[in-house]
Amino acid sequence: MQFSFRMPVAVQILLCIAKFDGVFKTTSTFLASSVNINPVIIRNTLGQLKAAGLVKVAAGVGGAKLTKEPKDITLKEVFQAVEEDEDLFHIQDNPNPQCPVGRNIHRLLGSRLSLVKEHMLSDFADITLAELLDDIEKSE
Amino acid sequence: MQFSFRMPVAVQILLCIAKFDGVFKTTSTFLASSVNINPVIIRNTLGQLKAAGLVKVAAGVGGAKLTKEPKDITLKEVFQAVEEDEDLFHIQDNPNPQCPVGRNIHRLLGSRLSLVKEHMLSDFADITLAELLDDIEKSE
DNA sequence: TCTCATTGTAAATAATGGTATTACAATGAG
DNA sequence: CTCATTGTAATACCATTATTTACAATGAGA
Repeated sequence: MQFSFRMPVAVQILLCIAKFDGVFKTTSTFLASSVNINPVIIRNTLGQLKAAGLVKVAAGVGGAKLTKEPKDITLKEVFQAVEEDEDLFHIQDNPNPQCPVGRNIHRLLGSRLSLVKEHMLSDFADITLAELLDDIEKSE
Repeated sequence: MQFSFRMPVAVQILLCIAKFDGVFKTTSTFLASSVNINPVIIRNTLGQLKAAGLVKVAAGVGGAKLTKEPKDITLKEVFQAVEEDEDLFHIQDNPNPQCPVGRNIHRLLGSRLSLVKEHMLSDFADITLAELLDDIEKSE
């Protein structure tokens, strides 16, 4: 069980937009060739990032730009842009209400697992695009 | 995107075994009626918990028992018993090696996301079965 | 205004994985 | 030996992800 590759793809898109800003026009086809994935998936993902206010996309002429500085974009925003806001775990819908365990399981696990997810999001909030870009520069 | 209900089901199974120990024989059918799920899923999950050393199952005669005290069983063990040990996110396999972003994306995200997963596991390690059982008692 | 590369989006398809269910041999206490 | 139960394989169904084709809408530049 693992998350889909939407978030990693979104991160790669944003890094490419930042890195090639002013050098290449970052069209969906251009971005697709970095990720090695179908351009339609890039366009859909860009749509989600646009809806989240992280990028501007030039319809018609093509290309995308960040709306903020890389230091102000965190993986938390990216994650929330491309993943649904739902519980980390699926808890069985209809446990037996006559069983003391069954009738309490949602309450028991719900809050504790929500907390785990919040921790995960705050971990993501500590990772910025700028940090990743720096890391790339260093390795060149 | 969310984890399957395997972990919540496993937790419910373990709680029932602990709670009804000595009172009812905790067969797969009995446990299935608490979770309201097919008994085969219970048997498969019990098999995973047994492989992880958390329970003993009496083949033939039926019923399951914990091998440790509830205070010594954490959700981390349960999670690892029923979920595969894999990365939290799926990163695209063949990014473009000619792109500075593409050829670094695995290195960039790999270690950072592993850390996030480790944090998640250590959150799970802080939740014990005993704590959940206490919580049930209080609400009775 | 026309052109044309590009975006936005729908639709069809394939692949994957989780969940549900049936079936039955193996188990082991009584 | 009996019988309820476990262990496990096989199958089917469904939801979601990922892939791909197709095409109307966009909008800068000629």
